[in-house]
Amino acid sequence: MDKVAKPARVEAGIARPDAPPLTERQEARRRRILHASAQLASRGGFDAVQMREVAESSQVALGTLYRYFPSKIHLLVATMQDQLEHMHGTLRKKPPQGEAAAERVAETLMRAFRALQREPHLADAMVRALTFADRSVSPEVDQVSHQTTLIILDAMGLEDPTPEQLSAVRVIEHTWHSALITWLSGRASIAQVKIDIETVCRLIDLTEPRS
Amino acid sequence: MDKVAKPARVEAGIARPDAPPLTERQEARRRRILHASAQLASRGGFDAVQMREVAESSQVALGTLYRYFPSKIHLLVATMQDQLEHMHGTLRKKPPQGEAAAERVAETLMRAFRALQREPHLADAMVRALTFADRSVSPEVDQVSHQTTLIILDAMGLEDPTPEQLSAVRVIEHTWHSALITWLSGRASIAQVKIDIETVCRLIDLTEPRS
DNA sequence: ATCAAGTCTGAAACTTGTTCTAGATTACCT
DNA sequence: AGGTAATCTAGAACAAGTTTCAGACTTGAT
Repeated sequence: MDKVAKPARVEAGIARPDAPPLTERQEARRRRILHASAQLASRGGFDAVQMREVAESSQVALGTLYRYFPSKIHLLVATMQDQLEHMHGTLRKKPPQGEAAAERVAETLMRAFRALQREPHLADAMVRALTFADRSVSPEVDQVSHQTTLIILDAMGLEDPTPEQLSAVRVIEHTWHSALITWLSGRASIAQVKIDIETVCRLIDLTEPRS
Repeated sequence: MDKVAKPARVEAGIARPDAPPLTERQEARRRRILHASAQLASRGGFDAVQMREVAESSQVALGTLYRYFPSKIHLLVATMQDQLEHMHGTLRKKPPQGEAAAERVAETLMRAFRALQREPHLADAMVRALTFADRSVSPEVDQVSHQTTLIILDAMGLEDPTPEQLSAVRVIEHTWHSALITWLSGRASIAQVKIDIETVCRLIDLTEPRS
């Protein structure tokens, strides 16, 4: 009789390997919360993600919401982790075509950028949370950063990068985040972001002396 | 009798060339507010800059504070403008020594970085405000960005940069801001920031084919 | 089946950014 | 000097993030 014998603990996603395991219902709650968060964010961006509303939309008491995500920032960063995993999966399916590594990275980031453009409010909420996060959110932000690194390394097609290459990747990430912010706050055009990404990707060439 | 004949209008600093001119007392209020803001920020960072406290410290009613700076973010961005002007002046006095432009820019930014390290809480408040700013603060944020550009161009020693060089400068600024954030939130060491800055500055070499 | 520990709920309270209001004060014009 | 519009003040009120708490429900173990 395998009905509900033991309340079937479910492993959380790759992103939270350490946390105490959650029951099915808890996992379901967590999903509902993240879904509500993304939904509200898609509508009106950072400001539209109001904790009371998230709680209501996901059928959870406010106190419970705070037990799962200790602050609005934590919630939005977790939402970003969620979306990033999804995007990494999508990107993997159609690897970029360029010849040079720099081209492929730029192409990948522009593809990600276009995906964000489709939900600019959601992008706003996630990126603002990410850069506003203080030390208490560092582990989660690091996860996001790590995931981004993986995406870029994937695009470069590298097995084990040199320290120099990792530095270049770090700088690319810096540029990526900051360029997103300038776009989201209306201080840079899409074309400008494209130029910035292409410019920074030239750093990759410097790490491959081509000889 | 030149006591208070006409309430002597004073031109606002370089940073606000358009705004309606302020009287002496208004200029003094503005100064007191910015001073209080910087002071509180130096103590406890972003969170310690509480609007009621700023108002009290600067002997101004809350409503007046909001008339001068329409939000906490506006206030902190203005504080940053203020500090940046100061820093630009300081940096100008001792121009960097490096041979190559890339070296000089890296040296300048590291000098600025060391200045920020002396008041990490203040840096935290200003940088967090800068990246959290939404569209309503765009003009002010652009001012800050422009001022930063000037500092970098100064270090490069350029009169009229090429579009390529401007792109490199943009990317350097992106990296600068983002690297600051990772440092402020404890996710990167000072050494790491140094590496990132030096890495991105190599982009400058790409714009000077040295021939 | 039952108990102890942990979790969830609903509601109120607290904090800090922001807005609003009525009455004083100040600045500018003639 | 006098009048009027703009500005400033004190304080209340509002909004949204966060905390707290008593009581109901689940979970895991016996």
